[in-house]
Formats: sequence, C-alpha cells, structure tokens
Amino acid sequence: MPPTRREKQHAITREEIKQIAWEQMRQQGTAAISLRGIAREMGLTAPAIYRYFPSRDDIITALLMDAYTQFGDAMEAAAQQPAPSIYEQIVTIGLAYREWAVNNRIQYELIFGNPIPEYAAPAELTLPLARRAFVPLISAILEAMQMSDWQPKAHIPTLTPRLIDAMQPRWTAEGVPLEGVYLATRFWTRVHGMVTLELYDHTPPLIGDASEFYRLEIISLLEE
Amino acid sequence: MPPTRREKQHAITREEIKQIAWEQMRQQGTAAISLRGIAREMGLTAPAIYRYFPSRDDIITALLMDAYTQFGDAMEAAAQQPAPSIYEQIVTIGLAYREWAVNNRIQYELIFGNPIPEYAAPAELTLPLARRAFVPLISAILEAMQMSDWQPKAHIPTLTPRLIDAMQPRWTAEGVPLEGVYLATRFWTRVHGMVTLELYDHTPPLIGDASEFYRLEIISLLEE
DNA sequence: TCATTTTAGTTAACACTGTTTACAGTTTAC
DNA sequence: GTAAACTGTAAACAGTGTTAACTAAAATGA
Repeated sequence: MPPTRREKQHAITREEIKQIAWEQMRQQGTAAISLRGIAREMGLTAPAIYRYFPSRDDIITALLMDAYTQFGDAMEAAAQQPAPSIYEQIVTIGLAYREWAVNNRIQYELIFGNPIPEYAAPAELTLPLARRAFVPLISAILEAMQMSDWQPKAHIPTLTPRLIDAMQPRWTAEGVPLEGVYLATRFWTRVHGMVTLELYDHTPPLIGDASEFYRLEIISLLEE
Repeated sequence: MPPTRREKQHAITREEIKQIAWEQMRQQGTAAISLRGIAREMGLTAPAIYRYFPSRDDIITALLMDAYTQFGDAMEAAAQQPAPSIYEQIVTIGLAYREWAVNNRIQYELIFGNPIPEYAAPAELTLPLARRAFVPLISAILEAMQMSDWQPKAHIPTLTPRLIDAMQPRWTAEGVPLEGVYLATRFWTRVHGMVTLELYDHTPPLIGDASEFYRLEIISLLEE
C-alpha cells in the first residue's frame, strides 16, 4: 500500500531533522548533536523530536547509515566508470575515495573518526554497509591479479604463517586469495592515511598541495 | 626561587585533574570531559576546578600538549636507539609510531581525531610540538638519502611544478630537499593510515593480525 | 602571637543539555 | 460527527559549564 499523506510528511520531517543534525556536526563536530538546538531550528520544542526518533542515539545511527550508504554508492560508481585498464580503474577508485572524503568530510569523520560519547554504533547495521563500500576495491584488485601483465606481485611480502592463520578463517570460505586481501588492505590504509592527515590539516603544512601529492601517490601506488 | 610547599600541592592537584580527565576520555571518548565528574571523583564541587584551570578548554589544551610531548619523546627516543643502518632506524621509528599509538590510543585520538565541540586547539602551542614529533622521521629520511646505497630514489615520482611551487615556500629557507619532505610525508601517511584504521577497528576484521600486517608493511616500505 | 592576605572550597544561581510525562489541539479514519 | 492517532507543548527531572559571593584554612609579615 503506498504511503499515506501523513506518512510522507512524517518522512519529510525525519529528513529535515537529519539535515539540521548534519549541519550541527559540520559547525561543531560529530559529537555536537543537540536535540534542543534541532528543535529550535525547526520552531519546535525538544520533546517533539521524540515523535520522529526514539532517542539522540537513533538520530546518530540514521546519519551514520546514510554516510556509509553514500560512501558505498560513491565507491560503486567509481568502480563502474569505464577505464582503459583495470589498473586505471583502481586509480579511479582511489581518487574517488579522496574526492568523496573532501566533499563529505563530516560524513567521513562520522564513519572513521573518534567515538561519540555514550554512543555505540550498532555493528549489525554498519558492518554490512562498511563491507559494501570495500567490495569495489577488493574486486578490482582481485581482477587485476588475474591479469597476465600483473606486476606488483613481486612487491607483496611473503605472507607469514602468523598472518595467514589470522586471515584464513575470514576469507577461505569465500575463496578470496589472501594476497588480494593483503593488497586491498595496503591500498586502503595508504589512501586513508593521506586523506585523513589532509582533512585534519596535518599534511598541508608540510606538503602544501595535498591534492597534487595524493594524485602522484595514487598513481605511483600501482607502479611499485 | 624553588616552589613553595603550597605551589607544589597546587601542581599535584593539577596533575590529578588531568589524570582523571584522561580516564574520562578513555571511558567515553575525547569529547566526554565533565568538570562536575572530575570534581565528584576528587570529592570536590565543580567550581573548585576553576582554582586550577581557567576553563574546560584549558584542561583540554593541557592534555593535548602532554599528548604531543609524549609523542615527540617517543619519536625522539626511537630515533636515538642504536640501529645497524639508517634504513633500520627508519623502520624503528615506524614501529615506534604504532607502538606509541596502540599504548596511548586516547592521546592519539586527541591529537589526530575529530574536533571536540566548541574547542579549538591553540596552534601557537601545538604546532611547535607537532613539528618536534615529525623531525626525527624527516631527519632520518634526509640522512638515508645521503647514503651511497640509497635505493628508493627511483620510486619517487617526478615532483610536478605544481607541487614544487606549493612546497618551496615552506622548505627552501631551511635548505631541506623537497624529495625528502615528499618521502617523509609518504612514509607518515602510510604509517598513519595503518595505525588509524587498526585502532578504530576497521582493518582487523579484514586482516586479522593488524600488528603482523603492520610489521610486514613497515619493512616493505623501504624495499619499494 | 596576631592581623592581614592568599588560597581552597562551598553554595546558589544562571543557562545550557537529554529525556519523560501528561495534556491539548489538529488531522485522519471510520 | 466522533473516536483514534498524530503532533506539539509545558513542566519536571537530572545532567552539564561557569560565575559570584561567601567562608574556612593556610601562609605571610609585623
């Protein structure tokens, strides 16, 4: 049955609450959600917010899920762009990672940043979304590894028995080569380090043009 | 003139306040400082805290400066350990970075994590401390670049005019080669990405043994 | 030893927060 | 037209940071 007029209005009000909450986070950080502030902005009082979200935690969870969804959308869109080679597809994914982060930094901070006091993300909701965002990268790397001209194989260190033992329970059932997971993790941690230190203003004082540094590094990541 | 007995007691009380503040951050995150909570823990009321720190911001600033100082101490100590070669010294610094972060994760979160609502770190205090922490790494890399057996030079991409223009104003006066700054930034962003994604529990679900992954990657960073 | 000054701590107050309860007005469904 | 559901409010409770005024204790100087 299609939603009633009232249900539509309810959903619109939920979106409005979320938009104002995002704006509060942009202004004051991810830990700065204020229900009274949101209500004030809407011309309401704080108890009215409880008609739309059971608690402040539920608002934060909704924002976090939206952030993961948008992130996954961006990674999937990047992976689906036509690319001359699989290697350039990986570069495209890497560039898209930073672009999404720079253009959506408060979402990035919410996903990857410090915990919010007295809030714990419900893993049963966020883990599937987190995996979804990671899949385009690991798929591309696994595809690259199948290429006859696959080069960086030489640069994977020999996986130690200790690391193999740690990884196998998570990936053997899925038939995913451990070297692929290793390379995807390497790529991800490198990309993430550059983006995070740039967004939090640690590398720009050193390197000046963090965007250009990132571009050069993304390209050289596949030449190593 | 040596501090009076009263001044010593004052300093001891300031340290006690800071220790309790650290413990609050460990329990609830960097944004969770509560003056009333600190006072309660000490058997005082909240206004008493204002005898020792002008505001909540001043407590946070004191914690942040302590964190940067300890971090700089750890980097300097790592750089001063005897090492068979300059390359192994760089590895030692890299391993020390993670060890410090893992053992002092709330300090790491305070330095590198999300902003605390309505708090801005005073850059005139934190920037010198941040630079001090970075110096051991960049010194080691610059020393390595002087070695006759310096290898990774081939792996530095050609610095584009755009990046050179951005970097030169910051480093030319100090006579620091831009390639050295580039490599130090690369090393730092890679180390930081691995450590951050591990501490915030993003890579352990993928890679199982993040410590072993880190060790392998640190070693291979200088083999590339 | 006593008076003065300084320090340390408290209470009360103000303005903010999240959340709940009870109530009232409006809208929707029957 | 009426009952039910939804939406919003006021009041209340318990938390927060911060200030002002006050008091007691400790330190200093005469």
